[in-house]
Amino acid sequence: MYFCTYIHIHIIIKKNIMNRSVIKDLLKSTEYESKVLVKGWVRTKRGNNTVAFVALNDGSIIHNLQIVIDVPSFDAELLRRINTGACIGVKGSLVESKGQGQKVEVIADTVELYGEADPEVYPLQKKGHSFEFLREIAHLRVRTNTFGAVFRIRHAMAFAIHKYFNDMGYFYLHAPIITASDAEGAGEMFRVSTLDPDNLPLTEDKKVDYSKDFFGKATNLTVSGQLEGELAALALGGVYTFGPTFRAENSNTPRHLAEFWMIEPEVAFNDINDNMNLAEDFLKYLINYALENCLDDLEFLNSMVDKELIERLKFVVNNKFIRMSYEGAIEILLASGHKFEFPVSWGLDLQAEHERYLVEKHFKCPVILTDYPREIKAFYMKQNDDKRTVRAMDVLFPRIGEIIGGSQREENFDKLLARIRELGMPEKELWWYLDTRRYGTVTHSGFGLGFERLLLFVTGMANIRDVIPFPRTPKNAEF
RNA sequence: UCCUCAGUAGCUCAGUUGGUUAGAGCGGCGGACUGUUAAUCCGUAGGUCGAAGGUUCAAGUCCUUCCUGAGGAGCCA
Repeated sequence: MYFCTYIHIHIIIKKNIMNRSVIKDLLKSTEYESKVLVKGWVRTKRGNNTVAFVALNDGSIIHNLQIVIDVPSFDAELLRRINTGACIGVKGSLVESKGQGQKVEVIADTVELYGEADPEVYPLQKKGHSFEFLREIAHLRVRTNTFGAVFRIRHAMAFAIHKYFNDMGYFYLHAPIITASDAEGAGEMFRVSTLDPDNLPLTEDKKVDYSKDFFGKATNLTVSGQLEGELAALALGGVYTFGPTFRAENSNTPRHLAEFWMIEPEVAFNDINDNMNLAEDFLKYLINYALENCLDDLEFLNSMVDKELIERLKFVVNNKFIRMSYEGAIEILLASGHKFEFPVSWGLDLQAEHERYLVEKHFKCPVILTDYPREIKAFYMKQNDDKRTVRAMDVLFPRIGEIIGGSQREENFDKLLARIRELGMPEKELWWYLDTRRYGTVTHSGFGLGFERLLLFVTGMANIRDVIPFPRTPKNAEF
């Protein structure tokens, strides 16, 4: 009874929200001669004194709807003001198109101009623009085909991430964004403070007195939700975080952002092999979801941005990832005879050129490397019996490099504490983390997936600043 | 942060060993055209050459510093 009422209300509300026909639906419709109302933004207008054609886009799909206007029966001044970028509403008849290039079109009865776009100053032209230029007008670039496609895909991937984990019975955990711990020691952090920078309270030895700050201690924006994810995994079983992450590194590359989104599953009872299985299944699910749900956008990107995109996505979905140890990778690199700029030897971290060689030249396939030397990996990783490696795993993708970094976690209290002391970390500040190993500890594993790096791969875009609506990078926080 | 390259019209770019009044395509504007597909054709306006110094009779062009952007490296997701 209650359920029926809800459905009824929901339908009424949806009707009110959708006080127009959506172009995505109209392009599939065969209800010819029916009257429709469409609203959207003009991409191009062309024609002559008799007939004009408006390509209308409402964001629901990459394709435009052709509006046919019988010029003599419309106000010339109104038509003059309908230019690229203008927002209009059109009432008319949906008909089979007389011209080539589209199945259906709308013969306009009336056209209402909601908002003009002065062609003298509107920055988007009918011609293509460079991505660098569009970055400078990020508030308008969503109106282009490419960025419309990218952000529809971004939405679909975010949705698919929640769907995957929800269907798996995992719980979405909101890790804090403000944190007092610098747990991973992963690079520079953004300070969060309400202290007046021009009048800082000082302690007796002339240092900033953070006890006077909002939280009574120094705080920062999070660089990872992993440690909190571990706490929850050891109660809820399987959890994942999906939220913004902040790194104040002065990184100027097409693969780094100061503010990015990260997905971090953390799963109790999973060892490193379960972890690899999860990572591979997860990535394949997401890519397959894009192929099944975003094909129009992918086809556009395939034709305009990256000719091998769809082929590459299908390849990843259909092939097993190569799994091997760090040691095995070193042996392959040493035996390759390839001349690398940086040295290869056991104990040194792999450089970008080494990872690229393995993925793009040697295996030509995604690769998962495990069991890295403990000295080059984080303190929380499960220590192997050989005393010199840890159960880390990096998933390496073509074009992207490291798309996932993760590990089985050290669940043994004594070993974890020894490692924390060995690295000179502030063990007192990690009391809560160590408590999970004091009480009811168990094998568990997890990893971090950079959302924008996933999007780089799925969209074929080359620069990470072009897969997030408003990128934050050194010297740039515009919009 | 380091290395390399770039910054000239609204956009994308050309501009010779320094030498008259800085060019093109696209876009805009005006016109032509009875169904166009980033329409086509004719015409037209539009520039503090990233900023500040310097060298020179003369600088878009050479030198210095700075700013911005891109690519590579490092850090990592």
